[in-house]
Amino acid sequence: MAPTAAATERAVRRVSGRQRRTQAQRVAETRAKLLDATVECLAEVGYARMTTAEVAVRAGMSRGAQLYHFPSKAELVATAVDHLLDRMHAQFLDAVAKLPSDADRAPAMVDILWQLVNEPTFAAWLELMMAARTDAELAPTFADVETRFVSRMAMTFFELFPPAGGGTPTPEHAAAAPILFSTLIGLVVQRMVPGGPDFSESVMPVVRKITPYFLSGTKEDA
Amino acid sequence: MAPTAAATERAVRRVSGRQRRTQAQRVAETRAKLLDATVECLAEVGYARMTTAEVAVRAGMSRGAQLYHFPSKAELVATAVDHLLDRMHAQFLDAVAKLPSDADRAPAMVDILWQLVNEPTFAAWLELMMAARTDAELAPTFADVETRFVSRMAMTFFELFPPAGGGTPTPEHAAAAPILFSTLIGLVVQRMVPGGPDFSESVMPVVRKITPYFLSGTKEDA
DNA sequence: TCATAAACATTCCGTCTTGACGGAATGTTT
DNA sequence: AAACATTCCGTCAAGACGGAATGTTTATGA
Repeated sequence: MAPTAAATERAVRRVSGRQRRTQAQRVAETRAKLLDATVECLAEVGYARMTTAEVAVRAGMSRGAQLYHFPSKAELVATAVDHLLDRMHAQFLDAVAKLPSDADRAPAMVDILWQLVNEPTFAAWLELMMAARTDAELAPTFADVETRFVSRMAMTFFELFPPAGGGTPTPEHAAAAPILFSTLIGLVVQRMVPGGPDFSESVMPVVRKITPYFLSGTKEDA
Repeated sequence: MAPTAAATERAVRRVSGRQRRTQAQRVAETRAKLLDATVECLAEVGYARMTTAEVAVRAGMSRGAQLYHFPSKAELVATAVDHLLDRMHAQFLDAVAKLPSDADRAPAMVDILWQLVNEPTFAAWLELMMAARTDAELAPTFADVETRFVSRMAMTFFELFPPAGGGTPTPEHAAAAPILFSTLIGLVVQRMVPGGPDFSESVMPVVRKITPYFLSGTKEDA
């Protein structure tokens, strides 16, 4: 009876038009589903309450499949960090590609970054960051990925907003990107808790206004 | 034998010069020890790994005493939020009291805040913030305390750096404190993970330099 | 087509955490 | 000093989580 059931199953599959997937495809899909579910879980319930079982359920997979690809929670989370980098960088590049090339691109860049840090993906990023802070095993992985991410961002910034004079950037210009980043991150961190204070309405216009003076390379004060 | 032992105990106490503590004192000391241990635990091992047992050990108390004062982990954590506010505000006021009254106080204020967010206390604060983000029970408590904290800070700022003209602060001046806060918080968040990138060396001088123009109330750009 | 390995599923156990309980010790009031 | 209230302590059970062992299905190559 068992082999008959299996044959039936196969026939049903064939009739339903489901394609035969290659091994690499199966693996890639499964891992992607698990990693997406991990990110979703981190963003929604936070790192503390994130359980591997919950991730498996959200991914629509069995716990066994999960444990096959990621033998431990540590490996799952470590891989999720890389996955997060890819997602955030892709979002960033997509948005940058639509930047207006002529006029003041600086305020537009501010809005791009502001939107980026307001995505749930960034909440998951913060969850992992706080986890890595006290997790000796996760810290090196996270630090490495973070370093790669910011260097990519810095490169994009340098191409889009080169220093004015030529080869000698002012300290203000060099610090522009990190300052902008820090401000937006700090702003979104402060309004992270629902019901808490929110300064973005009053702060963001000012940030949009003063950022061009940093990025244009001219000294706006002395 | 039991009463004898008790009497001996009392005698030892008297000889050892230990003062008789009133009930209120006992309670206050015990609760303070537990809350301090909670903050210490949050800062060191993070919220995810913080256990009530660990807190009790660090406080030098038994689990029973802990559960007497804080029947659940939720209550312990909720009370710790209040405790954190008191500690941070006290640290802030202490530092502000030593501010130079004559010269440029703005850079000094920047350093005070920078030192404040680099304390372990602030790490505990961030841990609770991330926890409150996804904890429906903790969120209102945290949001309330956070609102109180920032309003106190804003008041202090307004007294120390009143708007120039008189009663009409510019948008830049109104946003100065939140922007400064956000930047420092974002900066410290980014370098939270050991081994990660650290922009503070290049960013902080610039922040120190430009902050006075915000706080002085003069418009530094057209 | 069949053998083999990769991919996936099911079940179970050891460990850890929470918080509930009874009882002991201490402080306070009469 | 005696009765009462408060504070503190050790033990225990229930539940959740991670991950190991084992069984089943799917793909690939000869």
